[in-house]
Amino acid sequence: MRTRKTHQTELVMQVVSALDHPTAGDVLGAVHKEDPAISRATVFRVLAEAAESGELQRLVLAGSSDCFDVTLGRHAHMVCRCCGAVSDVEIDDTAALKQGAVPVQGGRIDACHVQFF
Amino acid sequence: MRTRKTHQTELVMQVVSALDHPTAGDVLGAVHKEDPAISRATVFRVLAEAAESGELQRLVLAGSSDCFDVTLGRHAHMVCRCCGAVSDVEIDDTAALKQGAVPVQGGRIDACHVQFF
DNA sequence: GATATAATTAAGACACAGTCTCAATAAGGA
DNA sequence: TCCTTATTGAGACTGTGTCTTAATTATATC
Repeated sequence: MRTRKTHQTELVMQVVSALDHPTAGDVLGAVHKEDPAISRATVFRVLAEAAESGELQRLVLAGSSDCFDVTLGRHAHMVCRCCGAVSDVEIDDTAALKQGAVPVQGGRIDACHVQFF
Repeated sequence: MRTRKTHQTELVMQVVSALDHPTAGDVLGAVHKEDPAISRATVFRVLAEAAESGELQRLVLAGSSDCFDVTLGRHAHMVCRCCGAVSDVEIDDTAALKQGAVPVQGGRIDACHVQFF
């Protein structure tokens, strides 16, 4: 957990909330517009730690780089086929889907990720 | 489309069908056991072209590198939380899920990918 | 306000997956 | 066998993410 408040961390968090589902690269770009001296490693580290502590949600998507988002209620995401933009999708409970899923080679299902295009 | 039959392509395709959901790296490893002279670029290229032409299916998964598989009927995949192994899961039709999905920022949903862990 | 200390940073090396270029090789038709 | 050109091998290159290390700096304490 982060114990000191720094210029760098404040700026990264501010930029993430201002953007919509930014990737680490997007955040880096926006941060550099404000302060080009902030390093790539710092941006990635702050994002990773914020995701770790639950301040942010890291979205691990198929075919896209990880995006970050302020944590919200349960929802899925859709990825634009043209530009790769990520946006929110409200979905029904996936319990039924999970229920009807049969692992062919065995194993226990523990989570279900749904992603739209 | 591939017009000439080569040692390299034959070996790559043979290895893919022998393995279960191999990544490109897995295929490269297995190919190198047979013939270490085959280059990385060739393995990646052959896999990409086979996926392109429909001979193989490329599985683009969240949080894993792409896997390759002989094309089968409709099914989803599960990724082991411990070792990352990918295996098949039979699922019910996802039409209902797609039906109930509401894009919050607009847009039209065209495909739905489901992945289990 | 000055000082000490330990958390945080900048810079860049590293890792990995995947793509691309281009000269050299070799498949297969003539 | 010879020619043409598809295919290959080698390695450069890109993008995303992590790790290391010395230098900096936020904050508690004096």
